[in-house]
Amino acid sequence: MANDTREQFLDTAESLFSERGFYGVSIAAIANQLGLTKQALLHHFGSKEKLYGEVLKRISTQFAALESATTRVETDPADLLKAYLLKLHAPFARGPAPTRLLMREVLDNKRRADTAGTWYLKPFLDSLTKMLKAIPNWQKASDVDAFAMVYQLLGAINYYGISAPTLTGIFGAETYAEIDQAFPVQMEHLIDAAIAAGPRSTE
Amino acid sequence: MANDTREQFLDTAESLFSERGFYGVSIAAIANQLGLTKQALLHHFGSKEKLYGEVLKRISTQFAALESATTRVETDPADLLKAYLLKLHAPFARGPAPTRLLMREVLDNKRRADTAGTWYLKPFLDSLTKMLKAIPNWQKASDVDAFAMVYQLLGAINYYGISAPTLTGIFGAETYAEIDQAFPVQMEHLIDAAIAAGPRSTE
DNA sequence: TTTGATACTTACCGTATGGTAGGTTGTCAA
DNA sequence: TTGACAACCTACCATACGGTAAGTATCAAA
Repeated sequence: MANDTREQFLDTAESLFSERGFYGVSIAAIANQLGLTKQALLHHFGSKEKLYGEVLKRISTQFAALESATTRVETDPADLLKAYLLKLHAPFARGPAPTRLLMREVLDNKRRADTAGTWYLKPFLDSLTKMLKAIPNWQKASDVDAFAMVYQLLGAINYYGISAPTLTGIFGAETYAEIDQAFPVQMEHLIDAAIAAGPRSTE
Repeated sequence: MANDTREQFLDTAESLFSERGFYGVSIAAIANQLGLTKQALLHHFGSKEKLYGEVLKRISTQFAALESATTRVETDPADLLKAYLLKLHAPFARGPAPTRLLMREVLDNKRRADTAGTWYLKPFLDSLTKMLKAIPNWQKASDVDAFAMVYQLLGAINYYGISAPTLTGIFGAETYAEIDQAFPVQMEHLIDAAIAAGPRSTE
């Protein structure tokens, strides 16, 4: 099945790119993992860059779907923001690969000429800011202040999302398991604290 | 001057590695930026891996110095934690390169056999956790809960620390300037909120 | 004035990489 | 039965990479 192979390529590429970065993965390595040659990959995607672009595109599509699904379910503004942020913790229930990949994209943004990893981000960030400002005691906050706060929460989540190997290496598997269990609670706790604190004006 | 060249190599390598990652930079590119050949670099450092290791080592040394300097100045536990975290915002007043590089190290930790980027991190994280637990209303928190909270704050700071190019690309230079001005205030605000909220038990 | 070390250089090598060219095989509609 | 196309393959290529080998220039100590 053609479509099947394509999808498998995207899965494998996403996983490898997220773990080793664009330059750290050869197209031959991706293809070999599926028992194919790199020419099969080039046949489907044309070039390494295009494959990478399609991986990013697929992630951003799933991202958008997650957002609209959450918006449909939650009605209270505070609950919506919390639910959305918490869902990013284990993105799409597909493991940490998307988070890692997007973090790499943020890191490499300066270098990469195309803005493939950026264009999806603006509406996403705007939504988050809007969600925070929809909460009663944040309504008088400026856009910039609300954004800065929301971006910090996003940073907290994403940073943790890529830290599993490092934290396991530092603390060992058992302690990491404890941390991983505690984290969602503490994350919700921090979000609650941020919401409850209300804005602090910059000017 | 020999030492001078070495130091220049480390500066250039730190900058380039932070922007493009280990695989994204050739030793020839580093050397060319100084008007030298890659063999000059190999003469001083032996191999690319060793150069990279020395860059990390230098950063971690500066990191430790920053910690002890802050500990020496601040006495109130809450102030100490705040001061330390805020100093990480513009690390060592040497720009975002160290933050970017360490973020890459966290991302690549799974792959890299040597734990060069990890060994320095444990005492650093232990210090942070200890700082939080020294604050009166956090004294009864478990180590894991305190760590989870502190790690989130660290994540918020580091994530923002690598986001300048991305945010500039999304919002434009003027808006980014506003954000960058607002950020430290909102960061301090979030830290205050987290401290004030006290622990929420996981069990 | 020789020795030896430091700080480089050019020349070269094996390997890996992304990509091209040109097959071969299987499927499926006309 | 044929023709066309998709889905691969082997063969090949130019380039770039990290690293080795073998110089050369400078300079200070003996």
